[in-house]
Amino acid sequence: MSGPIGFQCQNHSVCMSTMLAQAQDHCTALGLRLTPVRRRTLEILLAEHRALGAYDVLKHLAAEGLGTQPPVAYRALDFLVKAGFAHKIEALNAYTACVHPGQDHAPAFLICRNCQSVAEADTAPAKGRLGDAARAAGFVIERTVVEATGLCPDCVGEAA
Amino acid sequence: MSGPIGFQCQNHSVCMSTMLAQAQDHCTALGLRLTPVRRRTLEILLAEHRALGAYDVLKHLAAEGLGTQPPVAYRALDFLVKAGFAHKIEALNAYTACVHPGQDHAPAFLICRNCQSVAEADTAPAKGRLGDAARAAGFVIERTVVEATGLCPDCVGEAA
DNA sequence: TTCGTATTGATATGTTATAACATCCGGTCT
DNA sequence: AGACCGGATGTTATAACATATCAATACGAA
Ligand SMILES: [Zn+2]
Ligand SMILES: [Zn+2]
Ligand SMILES: [Zn+2]
Ligand SMILES: [Zn+2]
Repeated sequence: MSGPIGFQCQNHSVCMSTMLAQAQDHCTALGLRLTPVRRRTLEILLAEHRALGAYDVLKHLAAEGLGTQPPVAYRALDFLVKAGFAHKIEALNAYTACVHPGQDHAPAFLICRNCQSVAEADTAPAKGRLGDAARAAGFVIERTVVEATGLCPDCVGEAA
Repeated sequence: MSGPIGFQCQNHSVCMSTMLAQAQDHCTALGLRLTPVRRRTLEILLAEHRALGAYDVLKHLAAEGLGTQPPVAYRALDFLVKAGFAHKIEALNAYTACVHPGQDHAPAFLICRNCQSVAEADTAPAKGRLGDAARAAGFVIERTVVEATGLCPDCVGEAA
């Protein structure tokens, strides 16, 4: 599979449990601790192919008695991002589950402005013209943010 | 010139006044109003090849008696962004002057994490692999955010 | 001049994110 | 067991970023 993952997800419960299992395995392998709050936070993100704000996540956690204060959500999200199980969508100040957890990669996102769905594509931005420009300038790229906003297949259809 | 603009700026006062003049011309041509607050805000951004937060801008404006409340800065910044004279850097929640004002383009940014300098490169992200992925998925791109974080030429040298 | 619209002034509020410090809990060493 | 240490949580407070709303004013067009 090489296209963006997300829009074409059909059986989402499989999708979710696969990702969760991969995260669990990765934690076990590296000695990281997927604590209840962290695990639940990941589940909350995985439940939708959308980006959720930290305070949205916090509402879910609070409803389940897992914490009521902002640091609870931010700590869990930071852990997931550092561990490679989630990404921050800068254009939305929101977070979304990664679709190939644990692997070190340079994600790119397709964000629907109508239904808020988010798909993760795997590109190598530093290898294209941006990389050329950076090399020409002597700039060393460490991280890239690539986010495209527009209309997803469903919403393009609707508009017509 | 095709590389990223910003790191190689030598005579900055020329750089500044050129940009300002272009903005002024563009406003005149389109009937837009480059009011004192807007003009000063652009000058503040142009003064550095960095991104400034809205509240940083506001501090400058306040010191000059041009307004003390957040909406003053946000209105001016929104005007400059819409007019194509400035860009928002999503990864920093901050704003930077555009280096080719008025032209409709898809900018990409190189952001130094050490000295906070920002360079604007001109790429066509929707034409690369991201565009391919989007087309394959039926996603219609309307806007792209491309931001690379790393070390600028000066700071790479320093580190060594 | 009158009208309509863009801009500014002013107040309040909403949203996102982190600092700081106390406490708990699980493993290790003695 | 007891002391210790580091990571994880609990808790309070605040910093940083952004917008809603409505009144007042300036400005160009008719
Ligand atoms: Zn990912
Ligand atoms: Zn959609
Ligand atoms: Zn630009
Ligand atoms: Zn630098």
